Amino acid sequence: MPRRPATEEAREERRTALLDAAMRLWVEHPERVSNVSDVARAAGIAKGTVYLYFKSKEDLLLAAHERHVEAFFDALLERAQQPERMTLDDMIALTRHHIVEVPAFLPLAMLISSLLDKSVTPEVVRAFEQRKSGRLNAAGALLCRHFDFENVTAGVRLLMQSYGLMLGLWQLLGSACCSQIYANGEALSPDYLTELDNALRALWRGTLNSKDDSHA
Amino acid sequence: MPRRPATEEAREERRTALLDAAMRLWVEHPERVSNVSDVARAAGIAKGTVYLYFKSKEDLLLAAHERHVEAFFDALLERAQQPERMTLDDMIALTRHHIVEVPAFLPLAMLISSLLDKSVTPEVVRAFEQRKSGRLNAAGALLCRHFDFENVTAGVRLLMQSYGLMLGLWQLLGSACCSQIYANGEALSPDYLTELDNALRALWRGTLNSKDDSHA
Amino acid sequence: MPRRPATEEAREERRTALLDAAMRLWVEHPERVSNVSDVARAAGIAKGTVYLYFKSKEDLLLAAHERHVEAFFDALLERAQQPERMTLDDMIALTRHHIVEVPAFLPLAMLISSLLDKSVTPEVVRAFEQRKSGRLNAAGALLCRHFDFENVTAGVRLLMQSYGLMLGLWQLLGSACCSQIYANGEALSPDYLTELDNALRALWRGTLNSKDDSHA
Amino acid sequence: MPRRPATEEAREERRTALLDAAMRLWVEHPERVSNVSDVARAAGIAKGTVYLYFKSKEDLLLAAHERHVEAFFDALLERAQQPERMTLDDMIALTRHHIVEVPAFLPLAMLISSLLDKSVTPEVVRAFEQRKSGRLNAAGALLCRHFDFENVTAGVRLLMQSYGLMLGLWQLLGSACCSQIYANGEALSPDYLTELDNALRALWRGTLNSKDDSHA
DNA sequence: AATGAATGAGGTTTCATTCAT
DNA sequence: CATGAATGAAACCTCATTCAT
Repeated sequence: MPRRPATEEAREERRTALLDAAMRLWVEHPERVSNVSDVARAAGIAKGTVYLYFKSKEDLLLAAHERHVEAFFDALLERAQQPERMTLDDMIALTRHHIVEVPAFLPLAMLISSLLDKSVTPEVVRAFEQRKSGRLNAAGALLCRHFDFENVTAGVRLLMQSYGLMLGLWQLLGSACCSQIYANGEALSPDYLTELDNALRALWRGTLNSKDDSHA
Repeated sequence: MPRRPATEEAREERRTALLDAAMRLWVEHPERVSNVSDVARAAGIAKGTVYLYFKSKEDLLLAAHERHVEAFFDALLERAQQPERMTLDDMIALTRHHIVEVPAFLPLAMLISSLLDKSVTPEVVRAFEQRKSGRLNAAGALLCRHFDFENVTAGVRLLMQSYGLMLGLWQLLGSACCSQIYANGEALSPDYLTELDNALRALWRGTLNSKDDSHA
Repeated sequence: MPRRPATEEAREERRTALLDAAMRLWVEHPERVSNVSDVARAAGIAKGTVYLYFKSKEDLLLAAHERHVEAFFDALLERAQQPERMTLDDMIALTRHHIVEVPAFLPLAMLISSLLDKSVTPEVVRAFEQRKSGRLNAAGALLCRHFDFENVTAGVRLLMQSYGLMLGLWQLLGSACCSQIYANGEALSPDYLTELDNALRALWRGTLNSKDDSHA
Repeated sequence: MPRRPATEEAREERRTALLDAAMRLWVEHPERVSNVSDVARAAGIAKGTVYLYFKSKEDLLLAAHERHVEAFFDALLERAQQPERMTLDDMIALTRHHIVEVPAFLPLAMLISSLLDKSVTPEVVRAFEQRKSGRLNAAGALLCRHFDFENVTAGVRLLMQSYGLMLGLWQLLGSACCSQIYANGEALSPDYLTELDNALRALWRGTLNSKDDSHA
């Protein structure tokens, strides 16, 4: 472990190590949000050093969440830029792989939501929201290549709605089972996955067919 | 202030007063979750007294959330038991009135989700989930009278999915505006409402039409 | 359970029931001093009623301790008033039966000692000490009939010293084993008893022989 | 006040300062056990800092007690290692100096006894007891050089019994006067000292002479 | 006399953050 | 840059005691 990340690259490496450590601990102890001390130790650095890389604990958690979101959008953009037409199944698979099956994604997203209301300065929130909305719009626009949307906003909308569905259903179906899931070391609850599949299909069907309806 | 709520009714009144106070403080200070001491003061009773009515702070918040949920389901059941056929617009109006426009409903629901993973004993969580699922099933079954579902579970599913959509979209569209909204004392963000409307219609359309699709 | 102990006798009965309950709970939960609420419930009365019979929790514990002490002295006086000459073995047996084997006697005595320094008004302490010293002197005087003491204070001294030995050794040998003892439901630790036996014999030998020594 | 006790030595100094403060407060306010907050203030550090040095309040009190015990044994061992033969008077003087006249020794020992039954984990208790018994055995063995014991355990026994006598007699004779004594700022109660002297002499006489008795 | 709901002081402990080294 | 000891606010919860009924 280099003591002085002189370069920007080294700095980024440490940030990454901290986020990795935080998520690792989250998965290991889903019953509580790890404290800064534990995260630092797990990342192999001192507690005070954390504050050289993140303004606050909330800032760290928000960054971890944003990394999750970013990874999903990166995968989505990559896929959407390929020529072969995407299907709903492709979308669901992508979703499952980069959101549902990333252990801390949804519970962390839930916590972030509570966090944003308090403990975080409005500027930080706004910046975060703008980055997220930028990605959303880009991805939504690309989706139009693959699906027959009425207009360009429909892609953005569907993404947004799908994400919302994922998150909201997780509260109903994921949390109670959460502890069991982690305890058993198994994958995610089949019920949540089944229901999510169902819901996403209904939502997309409802959106994609509305065009046809209006034709009729 | 009566020193002894002799009757069970009086006891319930105090519980209610405490929950009211907690929600009032939530709305007044959305930037932080009030501590027990403040809630007690706002309700005009001593801190220790709170613990005669709720096992812990988390228990109180969970009860406040459950009261929200209960109020929605009560209204839904009442409407569903009336003979006149419900429309999707009725559903959306009901939803808007008892969920979206209840100030602390969605942010509290968000917090509860984080809370249930920790700080609350599994038994309490299970009991809460069972009551909620009981209400959900009852309401879902009644909905079949009004909509042409494929089968009885479709009603339950749609409710669940609708609730999920509401909650999840809230994170994307509600939270950032949340503080501004409360600060201005205005009504809810139009964007969240519009989008929710859109999303719910798509979801319901997708579910209700799937039957016809299979016919075709 | 009569609601109004009109007579002094009935009052005494309730006091007794409370002390019984307190000691029962002590034995059942040696790991903590029961709170007033539990004692009251175990005695079948309301919490507030306790304060009609004892000025405070400390007062109750002190009374329980004094009952222990009183029982021992009563037995000692009774035996000492019988004509047949007592032996050291008689004394040790008496001691064992009324002190060592009364489950809460020694730990409570230990607690009382801490209590008297604080939480109890000097008047109460003085009254308690005077009653105790009265019994001690009476018993000590009677012992002279049975043992060849140099003078009358020697009896009092020996009693006092013996009690001290019991209590002090208890701290060294009793407490660590205490939990195991209660946990196993067995009688007292053999080590404590053996050592106490040893110590008491040495003490008495040293006192009774000192007379002979001075003769020599 | 240095912010960082860099060395292990400095750390030990702070521990010592905390124990000193706790004992100082005990002596100044014998009517109550100081809370951690007061101890911290008296030591000139923050409340939270106490928990960097002691796991809990009980842990602190136990450490203070152990320091008392340690000081006595250290003095005893030092004396016992000198060539000149010890007398009973030497023992009594040592005892008086390091136990009886250390203001908080005996009342704290009394409290510890109550504490060990609760509020302290069995492991901590066991570790403490083992250290204490280690010192006791070492000291007891050394005593054989100076006194004509039947066997090596007699030394250990006598120490144990003497300590018990001190502690137990303290409850009878020390505690009632305790507050007055401290209040007056005078030395210890002469009665307790006289009686302890008496008792110790009888005990030792009884043990040391038993050998001769058996000879006769 | 009896009750038990209400009280609220009192205490412990945690932990995000700072800052002297 | 890195450290980690120190901080001290913040929060929770208990329970002996009171007192209106």
